[in-house]
Amino acid sequence: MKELMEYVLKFGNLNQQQMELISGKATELNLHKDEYYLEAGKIARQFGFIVDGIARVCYYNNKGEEITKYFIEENNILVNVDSFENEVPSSAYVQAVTDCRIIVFSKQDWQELLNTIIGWDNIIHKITSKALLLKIERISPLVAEDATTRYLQFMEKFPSLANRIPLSYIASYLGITQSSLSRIRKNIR
Amino acid sequence: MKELMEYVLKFGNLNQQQMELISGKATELNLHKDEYYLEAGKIARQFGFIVDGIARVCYYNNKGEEITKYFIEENNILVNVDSFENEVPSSAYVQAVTDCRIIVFSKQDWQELLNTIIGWDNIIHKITSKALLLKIERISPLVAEDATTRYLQFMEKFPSLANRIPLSYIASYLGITQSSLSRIRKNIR
DNA sequence: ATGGCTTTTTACCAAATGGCAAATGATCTC
DNA sequence: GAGATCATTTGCCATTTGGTAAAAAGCCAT
Repeated sequence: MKELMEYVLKFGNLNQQQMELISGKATELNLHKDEYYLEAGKIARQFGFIVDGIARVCYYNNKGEEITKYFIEENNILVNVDSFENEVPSSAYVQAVTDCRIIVFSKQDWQELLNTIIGWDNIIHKITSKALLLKIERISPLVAEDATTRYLQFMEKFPSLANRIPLSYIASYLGITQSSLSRIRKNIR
Repeated sequence: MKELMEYVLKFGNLNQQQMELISGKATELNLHKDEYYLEAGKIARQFGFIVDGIARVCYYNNKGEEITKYFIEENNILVNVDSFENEVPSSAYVQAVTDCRIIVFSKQDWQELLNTIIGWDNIIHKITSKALLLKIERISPLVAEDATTRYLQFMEKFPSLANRIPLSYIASYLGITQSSLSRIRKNIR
């Protein structure tokens, strides 16, 4: 809980009472490696925050290939903004890459917080905007650079993630085949 | 102005007085093809909406190659959310691909609207979230698919844009060289 | 129409990546 | 520790893409 509060307070101020109100509505959810947090076709019913672990958002393209859109590591929000806010089916899966400890809020509790806490909507706006921007900043370079550069940049930015994520996921995130990634790794050493 | 109002009203309701307040603060900005709307290193001082034309967001990678992050066509907001809201320097250029007619609001006027119009912040939140999500949805497939597929998908989604944008820009958006794109086009016919 | 300019296509070859299958390595259970 | 299972590497060759420069096509002003 401490982690969530520290995170939230970077985006705005809350008094003790407000923080307790938020904590009171939080539920802890534990997912095992490979379990789904959200499945494609379903509507996101929860607003989440990863305290521990790594999740990924993935889907299948029309050739049946599994594509990893992005990874989400601890101390980040875990929510399909579009699905959660507009109650539309998710187009992607959200899956635990490692065991995950997640703090979740139900839609109803979330709405109550929005109605009760002055300024909460503003904080959440900043948080979700920031999260979406982060995703864009992470994906963009993947289009422009060649595979080796993409891998090196990934390793540079997320050294702590690399050894916790199967290579096949990293490859599908970088947009290359697993064997290509393996070859690239060999050539780097 | 009509275009902007129609766009805004899709995200929330406004009464006549509120709409007039907004219109009153709008300024029309015309950019010629190739002119910059925002330059890297500068802070975004305006919230914009493209009424006519196509813009692109681009930057230079460390090899000096020009990369097109995305295109923004008419009836979309044109704003570097991070730079505008947090007053930090933009990392990218925003350039007119064709002649553009843009409705802009100064930061100060924007703030006044936020302070005056109840619910405006909520509408803007929805609009910016939607715009960021759209960018992600557009970029993501570019990582996963091969060049031919990327081009075909681009043509399928934006048939009306393709013939208004130089091939070199499309290539730098798709993450391939111009000659590759030209070859791909030949092979498709 | 003409010459100058930019954009797009082509041709050539080198380098990178994909597809497939087998081999190796790692991990887990019994 | 043997076997089963899963993850990663490797080898082979086909295909795609990049890099470069020249040719062709398109566009514009005179």
